[in-house]
Amino acid sequence: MPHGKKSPTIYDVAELAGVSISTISRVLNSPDKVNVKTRKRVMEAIDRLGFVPRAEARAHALQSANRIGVLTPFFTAPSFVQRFRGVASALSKENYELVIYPVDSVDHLQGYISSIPLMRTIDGLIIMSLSLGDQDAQRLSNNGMETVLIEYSHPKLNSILIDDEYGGQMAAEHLISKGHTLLAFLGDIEPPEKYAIHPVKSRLQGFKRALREAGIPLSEPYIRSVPYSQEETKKAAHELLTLPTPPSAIFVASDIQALSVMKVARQLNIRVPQDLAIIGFDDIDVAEHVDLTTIRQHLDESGRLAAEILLARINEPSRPLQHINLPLNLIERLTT
Amino acid sequence: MPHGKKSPTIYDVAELAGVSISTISRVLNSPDKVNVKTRKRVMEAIDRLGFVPRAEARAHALQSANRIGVLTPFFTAPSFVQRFRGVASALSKENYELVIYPVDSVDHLQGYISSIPLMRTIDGLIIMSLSLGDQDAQRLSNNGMETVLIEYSHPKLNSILIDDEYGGQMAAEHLISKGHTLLAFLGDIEPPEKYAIHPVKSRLQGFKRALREAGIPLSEPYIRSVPYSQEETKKAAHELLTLPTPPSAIFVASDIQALSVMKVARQLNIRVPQDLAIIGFDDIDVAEHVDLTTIRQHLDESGRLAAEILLARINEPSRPLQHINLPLNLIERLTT
DNA sequence: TGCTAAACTGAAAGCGCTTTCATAAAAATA
DNA sequence: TATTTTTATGAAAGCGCTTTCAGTTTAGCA
Repeated sequence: MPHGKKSPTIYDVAELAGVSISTISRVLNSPDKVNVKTRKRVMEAIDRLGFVPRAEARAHALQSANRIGVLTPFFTAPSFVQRFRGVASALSKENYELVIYPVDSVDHLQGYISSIPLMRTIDGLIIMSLSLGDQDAQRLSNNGMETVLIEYSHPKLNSILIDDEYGGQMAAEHLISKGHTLLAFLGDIEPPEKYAIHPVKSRLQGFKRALREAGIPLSEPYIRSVPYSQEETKKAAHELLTLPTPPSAIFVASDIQALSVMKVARQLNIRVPQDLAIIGFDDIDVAEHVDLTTIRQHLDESGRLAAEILLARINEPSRPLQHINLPLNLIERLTT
Repeated sequence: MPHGKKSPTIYDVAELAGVSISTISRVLNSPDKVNVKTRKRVMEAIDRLGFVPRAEARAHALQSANRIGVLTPFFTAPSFVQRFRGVASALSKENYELVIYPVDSVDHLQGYISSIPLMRTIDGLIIMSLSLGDQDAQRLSNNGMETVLIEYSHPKLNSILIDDEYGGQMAAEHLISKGHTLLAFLGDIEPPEKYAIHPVKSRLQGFKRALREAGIPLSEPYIRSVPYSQEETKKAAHELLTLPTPPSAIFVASDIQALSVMKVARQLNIRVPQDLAIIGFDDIDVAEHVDLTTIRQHLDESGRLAAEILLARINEPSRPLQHINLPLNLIERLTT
């Protein structure tokens, strides 16, 4: 229905219906407070003009935007995407918009953190896998910006964590139970970005500890710290697998890197799992496609939970903070 | 810096600096229009109070939100994610927020389309892989909502397309050049959702035509239409590969499904590419990890381009509409 | 020094909606 | 029928910022 000029405002509707704007606003927001006949007349006017309230105006008056934000690095990495899926699914029931703030530098992060809570452009914030200074956390909390942290925690904010160290232990125990004695580890232990978190380090610790307790050595050459880049991962995997005495099993601290390791093994004609067992971490979607054994960390669930907690707190700010610990599961497939 | 009450407004700053709010607004929006000394004083007041303009108020006054929206189905499917990546990368340079509207039903789509342009909560819209009624397209256009369509087109809106039919042809030609004569096709030809588009059908057409021209038959049992679900895809793949005379090559119309086919082949101990050649479509990230031969459709690029066109039009609405056709490339890896 | 042009600044209107408060009308009660 | 409640509505005050317009300074120049 092409119509020439500007879109109608609440004033136009009021005029057409012969009532005041207050009444229009009421039929929109609390219909039961207006007389049935008037309501009907107003509805007709609304339909006739195709009126839709301008969201910004509403947000301005209401001081709330029905919008929640997600602050995240690498927002297109599979594991992050799956968390998003969880967030989106929780949000789709309610009437919230989802806005994404991709973070790819400390400045970015700082900028967002310092302005977002004051701009009030969103009602709540989910921060994924980003380390947050105490100052910043305080700021969010003080400014009343409801926030939930994933993979990080702070006493003043909600958080959802997993036990990375235990995950590493699970990987070790699984490999040990399969009879392996010469193991290796590959993962991004030290992300160069200052704003990133270090869950991988914990996974390695758990892995090491379990091995130690089982009396199985894990010497330096068998521990490789590699950034997520496919190139570097493949290079490191190659070096590891062409060692004089190559490991018989590898714990790769992220599925995405495990894929690279599998690829290198294929290139080297190393059979998986006969010659080499591989266990990943995350259980991203493709893990199943390629039959990768891995530690599942319920990514979708973490996102959904984060959104739910957020909505709950937004609607009822007096609720207590929540600090949730999500379980991990070993998903055994064909690579071990 | 914990501070008790509400966050400061432009009025507070004005008072502290001893000037009018107009001046505050000016130092924020057109600093050169205000005297250096005043500006300095204002900046100090701003810093002292930690003032940040409320985004909604600004948007309300400005009638523009510096925010662009993306309407998309399956927004966590790898191919969509990669397009997002492109969009985000283009947006990160400018100061635009990215809001996502996941569509999982016709109602959803209709609701968004009819209200978004009037709510004016965003300055521009990217619609991915969704078919748009003429009415709706007109509405967007008439209401002055800048829009770019991906994988669909309408004369009144910008669009970015690929030549799916040619893609199918490329796949056929590649397989033929490898000496295959008994081919098969697997893909989601008829998406059940009314709002979805049917690029896969075109891919099949191109595939068929190329085979016909080469004098190679493709009979019904070798053409399987299957929804994206992993379960169903695997089932269909299994049937195809256990046919009395199984095909020696398959064109799978999406990489994600190709992964499933690869998995089934593995389960059946069918060697790829010796016993079975597989070629996918899309070239999603994992395709490289698993060495899948495929037709690349430049997903990242399509997203980036869409965002760039959008921004260009937003800044200069008089620019002509653009209808872009993105090229396709054969990426030969190890599955053919 | 006197006059005109340029540079600054403030008052006020506007952006479109929500909501409180007071009033008028209708319903309920005496 | 007169009086008290209840219900329905409108007027008007915000929400916090941008921008036009006019007025005031300051600078430029003769």
